[in-house]
Amino acid sequence: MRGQVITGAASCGRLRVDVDSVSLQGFCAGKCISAVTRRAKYLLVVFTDRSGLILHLGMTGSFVITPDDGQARPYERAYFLLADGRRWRFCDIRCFGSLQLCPGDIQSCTHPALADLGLEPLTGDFNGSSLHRLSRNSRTPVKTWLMDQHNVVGVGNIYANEALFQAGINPATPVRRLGLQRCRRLAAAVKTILQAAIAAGGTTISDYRDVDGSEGHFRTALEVYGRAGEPCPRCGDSIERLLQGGRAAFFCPRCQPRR
DNA sequence: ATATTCCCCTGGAAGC
DNA sequence: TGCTTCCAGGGGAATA
Repeated sequence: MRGQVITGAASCGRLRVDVDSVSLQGFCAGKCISAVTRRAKYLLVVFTDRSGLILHLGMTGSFVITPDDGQARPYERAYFLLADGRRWRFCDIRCFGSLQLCPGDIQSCTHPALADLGLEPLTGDFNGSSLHRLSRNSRTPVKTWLMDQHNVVGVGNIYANEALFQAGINPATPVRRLGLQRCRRLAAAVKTILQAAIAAGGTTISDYRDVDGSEGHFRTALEVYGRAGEPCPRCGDSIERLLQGGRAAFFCPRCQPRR
């Protein structure tokens, strides 16, 4: 998309956070894309004037780029027309995705959607000691804390479960009860899991596809997520499932004991 | 401030 | 077969 000029845009207004078509068209038309980058789970489309679009795919969002036939695809919630005749479609079955305009310098991350985000997990800033330092005052269950994007970004339900299993930590443990040793194990596990998942092209459960339409095959490497009642790959005990804040936690009670 | 609960929305799978 | 219930990669607002 780099170098493309946007010639038109529209939105049907159904995304969780959305922009009306008039504003979207007025903001985008004539602008040239200088880069497509990322902060946390947000995709950033950077224009040459340093403004940009802040996009989030939610649970079921996807981008599909095809020649423009003037027709909306199923579940197409917004689209952008490119000067080369292609149509960049923002499709999203569940409408949990978001679309926001950033008139100022998008890379400064001062936009409210980006201002309070936590550490990037694959940088050196995120490590055992920073995890330990940032979590001292919180009684929140460690899995909930890990998934809160104000602390660490990018760790969703699948990878939080897998990292906690790899680190041998029970998801219900109050995060401030983790000592430096366990924080180191957890930070290392988060990095390992994310890197392996990225290398595998992501985790396709049902909807997720790479930008070229291919599935990610990390699902076969999942050790606890979605495996309630199945034997733990390490010790053979039955994997349990519990709800934390409406999200399912999967863990092995023997390999991840409460302490 | 912090911790649960609920809600946004659609579709697929499982239960009856 | 058909209807109902539960569940899902996220995130934020409304309650305790």
